[in-house]
Amino acid sequence: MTLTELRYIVALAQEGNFSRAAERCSVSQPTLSVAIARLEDEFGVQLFERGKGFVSPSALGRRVVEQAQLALNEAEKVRQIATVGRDQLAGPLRLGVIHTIGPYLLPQLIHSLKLVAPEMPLAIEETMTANLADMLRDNEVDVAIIAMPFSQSGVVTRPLYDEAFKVIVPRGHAWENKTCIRPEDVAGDEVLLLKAGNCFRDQVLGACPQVSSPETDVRLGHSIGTIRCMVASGLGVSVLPEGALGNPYSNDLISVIPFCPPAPSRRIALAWRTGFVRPKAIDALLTSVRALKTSAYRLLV
Amino acid sequence: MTLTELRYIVALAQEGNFSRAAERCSVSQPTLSVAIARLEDEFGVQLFERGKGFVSPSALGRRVVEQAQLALNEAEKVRQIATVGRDQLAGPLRLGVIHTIGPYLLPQLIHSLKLVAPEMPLAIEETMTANLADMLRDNEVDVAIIAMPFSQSGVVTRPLYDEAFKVIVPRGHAWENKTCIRPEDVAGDEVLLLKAGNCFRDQVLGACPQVSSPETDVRLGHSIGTIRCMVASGLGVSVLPEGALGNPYSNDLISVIPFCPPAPSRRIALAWRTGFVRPKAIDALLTSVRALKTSAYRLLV
DNA sequence: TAGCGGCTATAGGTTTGCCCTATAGCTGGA
DNA sequence: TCCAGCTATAGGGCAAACCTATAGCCGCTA
Repeated sequence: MTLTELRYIVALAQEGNFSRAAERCSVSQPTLSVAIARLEDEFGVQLFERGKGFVSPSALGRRVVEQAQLALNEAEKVRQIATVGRDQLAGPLRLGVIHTIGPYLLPQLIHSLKLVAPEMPLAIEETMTANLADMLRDNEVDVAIIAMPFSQSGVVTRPLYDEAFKVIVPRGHAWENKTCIRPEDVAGDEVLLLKAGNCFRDQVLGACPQVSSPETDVRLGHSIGTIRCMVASGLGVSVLPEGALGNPYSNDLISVIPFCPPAPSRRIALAWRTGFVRPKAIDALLTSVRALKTSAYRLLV
Repeated sequence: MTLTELRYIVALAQEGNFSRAAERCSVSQPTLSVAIARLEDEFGVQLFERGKGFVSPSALGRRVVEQAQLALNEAEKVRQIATVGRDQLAGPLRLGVIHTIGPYLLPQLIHSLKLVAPEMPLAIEETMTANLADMLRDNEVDVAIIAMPFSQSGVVTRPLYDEAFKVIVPRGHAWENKTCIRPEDVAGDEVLLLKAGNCFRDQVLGACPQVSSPETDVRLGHSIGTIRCMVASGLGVSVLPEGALGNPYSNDLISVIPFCPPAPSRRIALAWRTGFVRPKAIDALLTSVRALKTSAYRLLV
């Protein structure tokens, strides 16, 4: 039993005539004759009664033809679903993003993406790098925006932009008048860091080896936002990625000071499974990043 | 898109692995690989995401697979209907019968048929020969029991039995003491006949040419039953087929007298379209007739 | 009654396409 | 670096589906 054979018996029942049914199916009359005979043989039942000048389904054949029509309808729906949903830029894209990027990049990115792929909403998952790696592997997100280095088997990355690190100090701090700060000068337990697990914390520690990892929770921020507040309140100084400084660059209680060249930075990249079935969605994201109107990032796309 | 391909994608979605899916479908792994690729190409959509050590349907693929399962279910129902209904002796048989046979033959025949084909009820249509011929042609009945001669293109007949004609007279009639009656003696307008259109009427007129076809409705019976009553009431004499005499052969008010040899008779036959799809139902009817326990008919099967 | 036209079944040959085995290519783990 | 596990590709074999041509049947008509 094949879909073709089902189409044949439906056509034959409707036309009541082998020749016309064959024509409707765009095959020769013998082809249809043989196919019907084959199907009847397979079922062990005669579905059609051949008479003089007419062919009509038997009582059983009529029911078989009805069911065949239902089956054909369902099969056609398969094709419908497949071809209607063909647009890779339609339907939600599951995007993972790390905490230290999401709140600062996504508002602009979504705005820009709306122009490129208006039918592709983002289902956003904000978590830490290690989780995103697992979620990519387990097919829980489709794409992730992460900071390099990033390594996960079966996942490829593409750099989006480089983002310089900046020092923030409270108003009135001794460093406020410096034009730039050397990484090795950032030291001591006065430096506020993110909690363990955030990749940006590790990058800061890497860039400024003199920083002592604080022991007490008081000096650990849950997010960049809280760290900014803690700095503003005078608890200490910190290092932030440029994109997270906000616009306007600083507020009344904070001063931003660049690192002396070569300023430490991080590389932000897009990551997705190698086999991901919607490459055009990736392209759309890259295009959106390319369209970002900000001086905070040095674009790589 | 074929049913086989739909089976493949369902299996692949369930197994998450080409090799196991192929094994479940009893094909080689390359066969399944190629088939999936072919279907994806036909749809222009990638249904599955191939990753390291896993294969999982894309968001779209998942919906396609679900619908494919529905289509496969419907297709399987086609086979169910066809093969479950394979028994030719199951399901109603539409039987046409002429007025002058039905009431006398069917009670016995049905009893006998119940033993041969208990799952085959009869949908009985009782009418005149000409109508039965049309109904056979138009596929409104499957089989008919008629009196010969019977001719209809695309319809074959098979004799069932011969049935002698008998004369019935009211008690006290002058013929009551005769041992037999010659056909030519049955004459005049004393003879009661069926209304025009009944084949038995024509057969009586053929067998007894001296009978004058009565003009008035008074001498025309709607059925053999009414003619018997009219004879019993003394209105005249008549000729009946032997099977219609009832058992016991006569009642208090009627005497039955045979024709002198060679007695006229009629041949009863079974008729069906040459292409009729349930030959075993025909066989069952023939078997049932063969099993009739009555001396009224000279069986021919 | 012979011939013709409409219909379906059969025959014979060609091509398609499905399936197989063998193997390449890729990846992750030892 | 090799091996194991997986999927994709290549190439050949074969069944099945298709085509054209034609037989066979029936009814109609000249």
